[in-house]
Amino acid sequence: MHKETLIRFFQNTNLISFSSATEIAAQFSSKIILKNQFQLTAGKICDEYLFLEKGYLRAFANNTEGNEITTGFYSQGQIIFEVSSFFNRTGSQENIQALTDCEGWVINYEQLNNLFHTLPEFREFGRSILVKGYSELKNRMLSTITESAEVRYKQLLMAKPEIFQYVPLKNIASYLGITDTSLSRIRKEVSKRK
Amino acid sequence: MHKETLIRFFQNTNLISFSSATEIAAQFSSKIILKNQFQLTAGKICDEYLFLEKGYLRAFANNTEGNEITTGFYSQGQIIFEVSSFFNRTGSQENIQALTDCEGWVINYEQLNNLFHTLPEFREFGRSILVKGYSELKNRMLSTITESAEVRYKQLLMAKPEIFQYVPLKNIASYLGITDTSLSRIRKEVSKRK
DNA sequence: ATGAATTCTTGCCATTTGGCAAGAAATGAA
DNA sequence: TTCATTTCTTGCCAAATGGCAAGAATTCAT
Repeated sequence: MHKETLIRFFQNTNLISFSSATEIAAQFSSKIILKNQFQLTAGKICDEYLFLEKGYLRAFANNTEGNEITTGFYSQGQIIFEVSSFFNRTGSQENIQALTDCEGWVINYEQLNNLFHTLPEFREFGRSILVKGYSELKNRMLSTITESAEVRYKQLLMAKPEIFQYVPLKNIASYLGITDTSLSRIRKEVSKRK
Repeated sequence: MHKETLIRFFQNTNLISFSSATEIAAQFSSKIILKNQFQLTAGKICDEYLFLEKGYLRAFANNTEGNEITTGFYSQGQIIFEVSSFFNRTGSQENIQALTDCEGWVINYEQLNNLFHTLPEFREFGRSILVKGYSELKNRMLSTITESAEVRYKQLLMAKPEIFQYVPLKNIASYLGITDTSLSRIRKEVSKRK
């Protein structure tokens, strides 16, 4: 495996020059996550800042009743890590598990900080990742308190149709904040009408 | 007005030494926001990174029907700015308005970046602010898709009792993702039972 | 102090979502 | 292929939340 995709990813942000992108990518190691394997386990400190080149991941937390609440779906081209755990060096609230076989590139906390320290361009990149994650979460929050479950379902279907292939509907239901029973009914309604 | 509170705030993060805190605080300017005044207007670029020393603020967006959806409440001791607008230099999605007369300290985008550039300690601080905001939003998201409106209401009442003095219930309702009618009924239920 | 505007509550009823359980369908392991 | 497990759907009914409108209570400007 070679790092061209990773290098191109950094360049495409328009924050990082080609030479810096190469230098940064040199610090990353190849990472394979087989289907159903955990990339991160709740309670552990997240120490991998992952660029996903191929595959799909799901993040989930366990609520008090022991049910899994899906908090995110991730696909190729994304940076994936548990923000709070990674930067605060505290136990993760959630798990991240592979929905399919995955390939990507990782760097650890120390390496990341070293790069941040030496390369201002990469600091900008790091910030942009945080800002992007924050904005997306904020949009999701607004949608959740504003829109009906049916609307949120349709939006998810538009935005990330691929995940429906890899994940049972109950995971999508918990991500949407409803039960699998309700999701089943919503799907019936939606398909009936179109 | 003097900057002691601001300097102490930086020091208390345990990320910044006293001399750096003084140096950083020197870049901030005093800011007064009178009750009902806007600290930020939707569509404008947020160019003030605000430390609030006194008072209360509310952030809200307008949905498609033109209703105000409250997205946040802020009080003294917090850093307040619209993350995406500030860092991406794009128009803000939301408004930030004073619920009471406010006093604080502000710095603009350029000054902030200069400080980030020259003071690694302050970069750490900046990152910690983003990470904290992200974590809190994530917790709120989880609570929203997981808990009933009544539970969320009680949690808000515990966490930020003061805001109830300054804000009409319909704003709290939209923050919780319910109508003012429902909130009124929930309050009735809760008060009846205790 | 007064009148206007806003906020809050309540009744009536509709819609959305949930809980539980049973059976059908799909998936996975051997 | 076969059996066990998991997932998905559906019926029945309950609970949560919404929509609308009217009136009461409160707040605000003058």
